[in-house]
Amino acid sequence: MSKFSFDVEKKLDTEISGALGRTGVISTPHGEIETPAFIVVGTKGTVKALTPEQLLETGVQSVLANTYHLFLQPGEDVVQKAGGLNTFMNWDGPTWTDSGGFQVFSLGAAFGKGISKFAKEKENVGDIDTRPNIYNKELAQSHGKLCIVDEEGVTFTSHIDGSMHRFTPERSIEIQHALGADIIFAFDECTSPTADRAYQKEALDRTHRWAKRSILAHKQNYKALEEQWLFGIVQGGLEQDFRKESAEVLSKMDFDGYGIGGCFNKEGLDESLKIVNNILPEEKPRHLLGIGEPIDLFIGIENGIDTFDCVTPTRIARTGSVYTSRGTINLFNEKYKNDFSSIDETIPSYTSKNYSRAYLAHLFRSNEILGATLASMHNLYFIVNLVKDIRKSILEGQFVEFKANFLREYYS
RNA sequence: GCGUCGGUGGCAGAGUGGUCAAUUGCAUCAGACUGUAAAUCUGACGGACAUCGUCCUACGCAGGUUCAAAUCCUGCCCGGCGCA
Repeated sequence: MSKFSFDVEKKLDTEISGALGRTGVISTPHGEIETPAFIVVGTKGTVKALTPEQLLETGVQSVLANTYHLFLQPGEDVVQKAGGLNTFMNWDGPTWTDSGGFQVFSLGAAFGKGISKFAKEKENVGDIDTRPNIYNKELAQSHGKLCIVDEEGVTFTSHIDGSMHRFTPERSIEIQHALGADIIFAFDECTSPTADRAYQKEALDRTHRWAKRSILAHKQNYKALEEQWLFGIVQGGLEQDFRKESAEVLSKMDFDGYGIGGCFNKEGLDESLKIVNNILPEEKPRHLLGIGEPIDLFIGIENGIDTFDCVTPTRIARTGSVYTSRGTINLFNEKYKNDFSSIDETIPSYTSKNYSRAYLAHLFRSNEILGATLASMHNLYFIVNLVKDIRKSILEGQFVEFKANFLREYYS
């Protein structure tokens, strides 16, 4: 009897654009995740600035950590000796680990270039600098990259101490087995939105070969096979036909669920997800990697996404921005110095219920770490509960109205 | 009173004849952030017009030397230290 399951509860009405949205429940050895759900990012085995108790207060169900970062610090052996990620970080709920594939992008093509997963206008398409597959260290370093991609895997130069480390699909899976998260990901290459079509294709085919190797590596560990679910990652970048191809290829592989990774055009997000999710098996969960603005959550959910993770709520919190039902506000702005109102009366987060904007503004200005904590608690509450509210609206048949009302207010 | 060192933009502190509206840090005012190189990064920061830019007013105060002064000289004011 498997310790895992995914059950779809209710689907969106077919009249609705996309019509792929659904609610469901993912069961794991560490508990259930009611979907759609927002999974909080805790890269190094900690959601920055928050204790697990504070996390629970926000309503978060599950945490996603990172294989590459935990491999570098403290090392997967330490986490394993501690009894696995859950015990080590004192988090009882379901956990995930990303494979390190995103670091191929963030430490490679994107390194020092201010490139994000979303394509911006005027970016150089096909610039050699944006191609991570530079096959020797000197050239890679001269281009300011910390990783080199080849057919077998990726060689990283540690951003911490410059030491060299080799990641292959097999190694990533091995580390993820040691870390022991409930849901783990195949090792992929997250490509840059600036990469040209030829490179996207080359990387896509390689990622598919790595997907196959990831499955093989997973199946060779009988214990892990029992205790951990392995998700494949759909790539294809900005090319819709590649997205389609990727979904088709990976659907035929024996994954427990799917992540959708890589870069997008903001305007094309709905279309990309629709193409992919129309192909991915309906009975398996779909995770959208690294995306989580409020508008993206609606788009993702109505196009068939079950779970999301994103650093935005916690990252912008640490730099002084908080979500409100009318958009984000920057607490550093002068006007909040004497604003003793709550962050948002309509959002009953711990922070919003107990502290004023002026207090948060003071904490940030005086560089007190409590500011980061309170703002993170608020932002996670906001995003996590937005997804919960969307879930509820689907269950109640009110999705369209809920979306319209929320977005009208949010952008007013 | 004598001697000595020093007074630079909100603060600290560079500069010691032209490349200085003046390095840098902090503060301030904004902006960015989407599988976390991130308690980070970017921009503005004398004034007025304002596209590169142009014109004013500026390095304690007042004079002077010089083609040219935050930088040199004289006097004054203020502060630290030492001696009376």
